[in-house]
Amino acid sequence: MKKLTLEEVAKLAGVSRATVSRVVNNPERVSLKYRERVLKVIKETGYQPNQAARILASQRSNIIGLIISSRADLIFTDPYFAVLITGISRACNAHNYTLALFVFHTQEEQEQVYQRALGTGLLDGLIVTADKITDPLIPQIAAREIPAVYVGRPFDKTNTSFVNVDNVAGAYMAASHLVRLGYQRIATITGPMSSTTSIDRHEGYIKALTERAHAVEDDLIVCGDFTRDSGYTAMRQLLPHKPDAVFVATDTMALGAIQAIHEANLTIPGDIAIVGFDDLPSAIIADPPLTTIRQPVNQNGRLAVEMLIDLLETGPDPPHHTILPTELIIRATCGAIKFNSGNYLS
Amino acid sequence: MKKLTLEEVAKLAGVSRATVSRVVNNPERVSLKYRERVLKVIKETGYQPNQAARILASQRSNIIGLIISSRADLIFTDPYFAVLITGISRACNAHNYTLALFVFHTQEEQEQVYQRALGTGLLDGLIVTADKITDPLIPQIAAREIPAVYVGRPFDKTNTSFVNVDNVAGAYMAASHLVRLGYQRIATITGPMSSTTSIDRHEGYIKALTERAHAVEDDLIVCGDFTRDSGYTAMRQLLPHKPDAVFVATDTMALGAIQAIHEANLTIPGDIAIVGFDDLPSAIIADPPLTTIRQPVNQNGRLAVEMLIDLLETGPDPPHHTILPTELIIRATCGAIKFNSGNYLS
DNA sequence: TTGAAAGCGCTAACAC
DNA sequence: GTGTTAGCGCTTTCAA
Repeated sequence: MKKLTLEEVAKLAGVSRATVSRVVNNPERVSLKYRERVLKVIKETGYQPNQAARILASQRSNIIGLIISSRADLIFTDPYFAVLITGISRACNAHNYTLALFVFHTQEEQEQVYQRALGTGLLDGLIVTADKITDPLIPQIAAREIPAVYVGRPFDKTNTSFVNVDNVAGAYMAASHLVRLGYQRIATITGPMSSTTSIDRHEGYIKALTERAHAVEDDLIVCGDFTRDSGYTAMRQLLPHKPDAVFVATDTMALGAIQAIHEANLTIPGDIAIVGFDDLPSAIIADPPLTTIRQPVNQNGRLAVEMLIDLLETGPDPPHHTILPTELIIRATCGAIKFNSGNYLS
Repeated sequence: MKKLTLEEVAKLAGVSRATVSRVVNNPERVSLKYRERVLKVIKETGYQPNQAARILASQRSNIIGLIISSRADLIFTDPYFAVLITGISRACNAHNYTLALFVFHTQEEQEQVYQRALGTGLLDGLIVTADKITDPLIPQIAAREIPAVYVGRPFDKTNTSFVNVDNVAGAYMAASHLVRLGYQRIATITGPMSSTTSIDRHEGYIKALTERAHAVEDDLIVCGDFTRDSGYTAMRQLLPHKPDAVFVATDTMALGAIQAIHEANLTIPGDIAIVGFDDLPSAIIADPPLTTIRQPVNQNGRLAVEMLIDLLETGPDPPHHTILPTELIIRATCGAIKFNSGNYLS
């Protein structure tokens, strides 16, 4: 099947190139007679417009790039990203956009991947997961004036559009929940402190404790790196300090923490209560099912796409921000059940 | 920062457009003197070639599409895809290709997504995960003569290039292992029988049993749909028939099966032994750690990319095929350990 | 080595 | 409503 051009279709249909173009793009602007004639030729010949030519002429591609700026092993291991990508992908489909995926797996790849993603003339815009405080990507994107939406709060909010969840409030909710349940030694496992997400969740934890006149003990705060393994390691570090409850900054790390607790022959929540953050699918099948802070990851992905499309249509100013709320999901790891009679929840 | 064109860079450097183009694409073909002069201008102005124009003129985009033709909820839930995408992504980076992701989440989206993926002039080629026996995608891709590599054996192998693992041999290995360990009532939980992968793994199971003069009982064969939940349900269906071992066609389903066994207050492998298939990261953290058949998913992804690039360079004939071997990974769920003294493994 | 010029296939402003 | 025409910005022969 030979590849036809607009020109040839036009010739076959006995009309001009422009008419064929209109039939393809704005059928309603062509008389029924010509429209049908052209459509017939298109159907018969299997004509397909060349997308590169289209992009070049129209200066619009309907392609958006997703740059995931994190350790690549995490990306496809932590279900968080899976859920996020699902949301983004769905929204792209809904708005007839194609999604290009930019991930780097080693430091050497980084620059090269960035160059492809930041190149001119192909992508309409970018969605970027960059909550690192020193990410070199943000200034580059700004300098090239590429329409972009960030997922997660960038460290420097200036002139950037982003979607985020209220991490401070979510963490505050988690820690407050533990405080109200009567726990005394409430620890936390944080993410890396180079991430604004980690910073915000840590802040919420501190806020809840101090507000309730709980002492903040340095020994009860341990850093992880968002991996399950780091949750495991962090929990083992915590155990000698006898916490009776832990707020773990992500569900994925919480799963590792749970394993460490089990291995120490302690019970959950009897000996140590746990509250996670994210409410990923794995939270519900954890053993015991994980009490956690639900954040609307999927919806965040969708909103990022819609915000970007809006930016594309209305220009970059003013920058858009959306902060979604979180929700406490009580399951079995926090021990709320044992306080069930007349507790503060009712 | 205004967007420059080749033309303007040429003017600034006092050379022709062609020379600038050469500096960008084949620097070695330009005299040192001009090359440096042009590079200086490029650096100073931040010139970036327009990718759409480049694609149009060169008829090559260095973009490949990945079409995932499966239930979308699965795609980002089953770690199998995560691992596969990782392999593909890495290989794309290594060869300087950009990856476009095509996934549909509802049936209505399917046709539209396909049209974007199969459109002309943008993608150099496709990688397709299509092991469904009736997938309409394969004939469409063939008709349009789009270079493509399939991951997983297509039902009709004619003229298609693909990478696959030896599913029959892997399943045979799994079931034989259980037979040799002395289990008598060896069940299987298969994937949907519309998938060649499921068909092949089922075949390997049957082959192992019949070769060893084990009866194949219909009641001991239950279909799942690759989800964890379906593994759970299938196992519950199996329990009344008192299997003493189960070969589960995927690790993800095996996790569900394990949960069902636990809930029935049976032990693994004491009451029921399990062998999975895939060796995903979750296999090792399962409780107990899962004996399984390792398939090189990551490598499969890489090979698919490399095969496609090869196809792009050398043309579609003859079709390429790669069948990778699998490997039995013995952990705790098969009970091999209790036979440890002088068993067949030694 | 370098430059001139002819496309690549389409969109969109404009004129009819 | 339709056709004409001028680009979109680059690659790539072909001569020089």
